[in-house]
Amino acid sequence: MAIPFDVLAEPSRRQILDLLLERPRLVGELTEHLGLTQPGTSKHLRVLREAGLVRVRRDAQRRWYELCPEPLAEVDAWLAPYRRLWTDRLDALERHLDTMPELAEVTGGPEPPDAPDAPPDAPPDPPDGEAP
Amino acid sequence: MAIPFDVLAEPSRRQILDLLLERPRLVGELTEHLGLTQPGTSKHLRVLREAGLVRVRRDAQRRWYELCPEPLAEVDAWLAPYRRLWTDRLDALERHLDTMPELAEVTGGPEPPDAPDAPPDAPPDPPDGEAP
DNA sequence: CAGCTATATAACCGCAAGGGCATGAAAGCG
DNA sequence: CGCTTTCATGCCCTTGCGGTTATATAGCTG
Repeated sequence: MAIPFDVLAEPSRRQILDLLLERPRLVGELTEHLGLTQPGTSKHLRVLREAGLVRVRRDAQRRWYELCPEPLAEVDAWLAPYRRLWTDRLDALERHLDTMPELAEVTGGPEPPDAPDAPPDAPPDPPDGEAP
Repeated sequence: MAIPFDVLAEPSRRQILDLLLERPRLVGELTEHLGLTQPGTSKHLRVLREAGLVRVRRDAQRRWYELCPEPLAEVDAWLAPYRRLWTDRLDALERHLDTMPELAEVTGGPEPPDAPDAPPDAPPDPPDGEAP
């Protein structure tokens, strides 16, 4: 449990980050929003802290937790090559619809073009994909 | 185990997606690259399939797995508001360094500005953040 | 048909993560 | 000083996941 991917797998932790996106928060405040016990919240905060996703500011007994978004850049970096793919498809669809607006009826999705690169044995084009 | 966040938490599954990013692949091929057993690979592929991240094409006994990047858009959407944050900071840093290049020495990171919004009790500015 | 190849499924196991309770620690307040 | 507030830690328990082995299924090949 160290890289942001694991951290983000937890809905409560994503929610914490979403809450901290607005403003710094106290543990009690977060606990209230999350609907779990205070130790539970503290545990998640510990994970977030160790992942470098949050920062603590002490104020007497209270702890102000604030966001540290930098580690998310790693996720964003991993996502980058994939982002091209679906934006390309959406752009193509948009252009297509823009070209012929009288046929603006979309049934399924645009059929992806065949594999650009040739694997050891070229994948053929069977009639159906999956029919249990 | 349904939304892409959980799926991406697994290194092997990210690796599968990375491999499928180049071209469609057979299960055996993926198994080889992953360094785990064939049933293990099939299990991960099942998860990816149910998450809508991959698609199967049958060719006799073989199965060509190909990428389906669309569900990743959800991750990207969640990430969007955070992306602004770190790009803003980096931009600010760049501008700063660009303004005074003779002081181009970075020690830690740029000190984040104080909380923009005022919580119920305004978080003060204690001398130190955390010193165990 | 038998036999081989390629993949999926089932059954099982170990381990770690999430959640709760009880407690400890730090710091204000009467 | 004790009491209260605010949070962190230490156990305990349960669940689910990732991994492996063994078996079933589908389809080619001889």
